[in-house]
Order: sequence, then C-alpha cells, then structure tokens
Amino acid sequence: MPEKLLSTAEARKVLRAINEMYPDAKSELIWDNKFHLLCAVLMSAQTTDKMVNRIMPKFIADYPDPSSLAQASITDIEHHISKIGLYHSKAKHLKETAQILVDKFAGQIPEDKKTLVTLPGVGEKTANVVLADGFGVPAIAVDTHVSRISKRFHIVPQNAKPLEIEKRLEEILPKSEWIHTHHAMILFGRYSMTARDKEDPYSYLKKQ
DNA sequence: ATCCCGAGGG
DNA sequence: CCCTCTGGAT
Repeated sequence: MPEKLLSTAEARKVLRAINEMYPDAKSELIWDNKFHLLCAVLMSAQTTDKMVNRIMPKFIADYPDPSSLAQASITDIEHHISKIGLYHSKAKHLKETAQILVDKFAGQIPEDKKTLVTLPGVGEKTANVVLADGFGVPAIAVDTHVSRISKRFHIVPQNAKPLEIEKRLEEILPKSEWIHTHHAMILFGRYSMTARDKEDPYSYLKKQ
C-alpha cells in the first residue's frame, strides 16, 4: 500500500516549526574565505563538523590558497586531515580540486552548481553548501539530517533520492527561506531528532 | 550496491 | 561494542 505523505501545507507547517526552534541557525563551518569553505565542506563528508573545525586552522595556515594546496604532497595533506574519516580519498580530492582551480579558474571558486560538481570530491550536497554559505545563493543541501527529517515526517517517500528531496523541499518553501530552513534542519537533526533517537517525530517539535 | 574511515557518543 | 557523522566515486 502506498505511503501517505504530508500535503504541501502540512509539510510547510512542520518545516516552519523547525525553523522557529532555531531562529539563529547558521552553519558551524564558519570559514569566510570561499576556498577555505570549499575545503572544509569537502572534508565534512561522513564526519562531524566539530572534527573538521578542529583541524582547519593548521590546514589553512599551511594551505592558504589553491596553489599552495595543489603543490602539496598527498602524504602531507593526509597528515593534516588524518583525524577525520575517509582521509585517503579526501586528500586526493583536495589536491586535485586545488589544481583544477588553479589551472581553469584562476584560483577562484566557481559560482554555479554545474561547474562545482565537476570538481573531484564535490557532489550535489557540497556544491549546494558552497553556493548557499559562500555565495548566498538560495539552495537546500540534502545531507543525512535533511534526508532523515524529511522521511520521518513523511514529507517525501522513504526511498526518495537526495535530488527528489531537494526539489520537494524547494517546492514547499519560498526561496527566501531555503538557506535558513536548511541550517535549522541540520541543528534539529543534530541536537533534537537524532538518528538513534526514534520517538514520534512530532514529539521533538513540542519540546519547543 | 559497495567502498572509504577515524573520532565520539550511547 | 555498535551506530553515526552536513558524501562522493566507482
């Protein structure tokens, strides 16, 4: 039997309730430099941003710009990021991406998604975070939290793919609310309705 | 569908 | 011990 999904109005109500729980929600990856932000987001896959923030200061000090990172050895980069998960592939992707930024984009970070996702290690989610947090372009990055929340509240089907979730959320909310709702969902998922904790989703909303 | 992959929390 | 973390490439 088909799964019952929330109507657009119902879904909007849930999302706005989450929004109101975190009026000041913003990314915890607070790197204002776009290159640094791109590196941090690329590193953050399957890793807590707390860990990323812990290793970033030394990383930035040694690799302040794309050319310095492009020239670094994989081994050196791995030593910088060895405390986060998936460090082998991340080091490779960081170096390759830095080299492409130097060769093709004059060391600048591209501002459109189609170009961003061509960079090694940059997928849909990472590109959206860079666009939203780096350039202020409205976008909803679908990560583990956004995906889990959307499914537990039945805003999307349980088997929905990330791109389908993104489209549905963007359809429910006005563009002006995309970035903030994304950040609010992250905090809601991280600190309130966690992956392990599986009570009735609506009970988390009532805890103010 | 599978692999990568260390740190931290429960 | 087991699960999870703002995924992406193959």
